Amino acid sequence: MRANSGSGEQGRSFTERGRRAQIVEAAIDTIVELGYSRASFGQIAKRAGLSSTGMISYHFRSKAELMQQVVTDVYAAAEELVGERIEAAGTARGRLRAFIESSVDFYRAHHRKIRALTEIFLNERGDDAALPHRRELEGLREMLRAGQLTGEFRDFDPHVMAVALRHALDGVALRLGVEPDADADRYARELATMFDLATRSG
Amino acid sequence: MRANSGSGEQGRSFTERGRRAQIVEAAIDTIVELGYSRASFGQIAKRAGLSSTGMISYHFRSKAELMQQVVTDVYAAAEELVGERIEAAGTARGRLRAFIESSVDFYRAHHRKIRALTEIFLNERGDDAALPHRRELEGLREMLRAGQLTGEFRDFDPHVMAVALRHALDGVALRLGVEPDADADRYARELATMFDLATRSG
Amino acid sequence: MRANSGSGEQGRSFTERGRRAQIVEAAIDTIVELGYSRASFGQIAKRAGLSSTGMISYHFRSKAELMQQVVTDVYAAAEELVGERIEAAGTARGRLRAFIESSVDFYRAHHRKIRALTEIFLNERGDDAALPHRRELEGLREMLRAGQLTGEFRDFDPHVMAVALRHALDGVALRLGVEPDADADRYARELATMFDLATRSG
Amino acid sequence: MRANSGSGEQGRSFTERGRRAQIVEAAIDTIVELGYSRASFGQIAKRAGLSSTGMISYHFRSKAELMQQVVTDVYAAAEELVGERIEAAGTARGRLRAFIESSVDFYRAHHRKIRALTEIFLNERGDDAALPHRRELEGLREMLRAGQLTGEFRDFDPHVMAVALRHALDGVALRLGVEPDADADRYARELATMFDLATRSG
DNA sequence: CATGAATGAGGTTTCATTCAT
DNA sequence: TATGAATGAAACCTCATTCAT
Repeated sequence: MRANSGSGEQGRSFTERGRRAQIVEAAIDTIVELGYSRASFGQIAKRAGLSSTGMISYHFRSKAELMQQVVTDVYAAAEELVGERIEAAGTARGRLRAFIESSVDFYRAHHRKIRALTEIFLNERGDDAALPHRRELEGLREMLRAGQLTGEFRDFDPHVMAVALRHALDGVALRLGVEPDADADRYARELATMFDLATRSG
Repeated sequence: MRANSGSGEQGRSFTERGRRAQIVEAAIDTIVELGYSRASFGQIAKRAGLSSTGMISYHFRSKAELMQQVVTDVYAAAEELVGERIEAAGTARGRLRAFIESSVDFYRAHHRKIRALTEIFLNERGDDAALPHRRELEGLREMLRAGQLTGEFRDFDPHVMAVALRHALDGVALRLGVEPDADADRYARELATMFDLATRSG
Repeated sequence: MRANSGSGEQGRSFTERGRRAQIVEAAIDTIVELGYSRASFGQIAKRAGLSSTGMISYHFRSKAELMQQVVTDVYAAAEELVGERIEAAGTARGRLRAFIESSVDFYRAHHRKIRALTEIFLNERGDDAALPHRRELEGLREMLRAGQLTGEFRDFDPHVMAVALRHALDGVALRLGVEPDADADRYARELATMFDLATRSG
Repeated sequence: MRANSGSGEQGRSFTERGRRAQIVEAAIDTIVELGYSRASFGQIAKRAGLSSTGMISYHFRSKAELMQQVVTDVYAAAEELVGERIEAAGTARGRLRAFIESSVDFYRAHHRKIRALTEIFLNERGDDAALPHRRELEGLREMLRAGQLTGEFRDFDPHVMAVALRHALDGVALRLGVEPDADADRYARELATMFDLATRSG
């Protein structure tokens, strides 16, 4: 029999959730270390301390489901941190700055997760996997447009700006992974200033 | 006897160079269409109109060498176009704008190549593949620093700005691939304005 | 401690026998639905309402033992019905007709069991599984030979006739499974007439 | 690349056809020896003298295609022999006898093929595989019905008779496989007489 | 130069079976 | 008894690469 009956994490035993989380972590490690195309079950199992790849198939219906779970987990962790800090800000400029700074904060602690995410998005061509990415882009666009309506932001194209910001942040995540002792605060400060200058009106 | 003895393109016969170029083009098509992890020799050969994968192995020492050649070819094409237009500009601000606009111009015609490049960078972990990417980043950083020395640019961190610009442009390339009728000029204009505002002094 | 120590059904607790019967039924369902080669413990457990394949291994020493039990159970059920009606007939011709008609009667109600049986015979090559099949063929042969001794049957080869009858009946069972609204009585009547014509003397 | 491009045998090289035939033969051997459910690529490769299962995948797109080819090959061989002899007969009774005798003749030489066929039909549930089997049954039915129209045959149910004959013959094939020194001619003679008695009018 | 056959490693997945709880 | 986690073998299949022709 198998444990991978449903698709969410509810309705799973304690041990089951633990194992799944452990495998998801190992998958992230593997993707970061070897790249998506070389992230085989064998490599993931090795990093998870499992004695066979059958164990992964036991806990996940397929490789796609495992990758989907990686995406879900990373987004859940990120939104928890970033969402709070955006809502705490009073102005559109403040929200933009909060978004950038909290994102970089998240990357500082979790750049491995972001790196893995990027690879999955690029490699999984189905729209299912890219959906959260697209949703985030839409949220960003809305935030920028709102600032334009209040007059805080100048009249730029919100879509282009959102794309630029989103990928600039991706680049930071990538850098934080590649540069061992990069100063995350510096990245946060500089990016915040930069997009503030690029967006503000007047 | 095999044709894949050296590593550069010199010292190869005319037909040999032709075959290699044809395979490189097919590799780009395949990566864009299926993703790096599914870009097998079989798929590449099919797109190159070859009836045997042995042909690819005959012309390239290994898969890694083929990917390296893709990177080399794409960079050669890009630098030819972009380099010229940067040198034509008189000021640092002008050079920045020229860089952005000519990059987008290049992406408009060649977003498939850029997309393939991105995938290869993410998947080929060896420093060999990432080298041109790093060199380009350095060039960008120098351009920005030069503008700061002349006082045209404000006192930002050149490295962070270079990373942000580089990845914002990657994002544009990706978008031009995903959005069928995206307006490349709009992207160019908006990005140029945006980075002008973010960098200029005063 | 395990429950699958012996091989027969005696010396087992009431619940134990119940569970085994339930699993045997589920195995039959599975074989009929998916075919022998896809009848895995997982599928059988699902149809038995069990949440673990371990349960099957607990009650049966091995998959072979489970299949053996299916064969035993089906034969026990069939002989009970068929045996009675044969003995009730007074002549050899009557016994032959009774055998055919009661067999079809049995198939009408239990063609799933017969179908499962056929698949097991074909796939389990050990002589153990084929033994009851061989015994039945011998019984049939004896019945035919007896009719020849009394002069009711003509001088055919009893073995060939037994084989033909046995497999013709198998074919009926298979048909009753495949044709949703097949008329079992028609099959019984036709076959009885047919073998009567083929066997009777004069 | 791979050789298994089309689905028929035309357009294949000489060597290719040879290898495919060799693998088909090995598949038949394996099915007869181990049963369909244990006829893995590994076992087939071993019997074909191939050093790896990859070879089979190279020549056949999938296991299903290999099994389909077995069915096709066996039917082609059988129809060649049986078809001729049926057409040579002048009466319906003659055609029936010719069908039975030539079938048994074919089984004598090729009972392994027939045995394999039966297993594939039972295990491959898709209608694709069972199609030739159904077509043959229809042909048989037509032959019997034609005899009824000319008055040579009595008024039996052609479908039931066809099923009985078809499976009686299957049984013979199975017997010829199991009984090493079975007398095929005896089977042919007895069956022909038996079905003659069962079908003829008056 | 080009082909297609061959190889063998490695990919994901399914499976029967064992075992701790 | 029953469960579900774990195991490891074996399944089918794809792949890069080599080689004879």
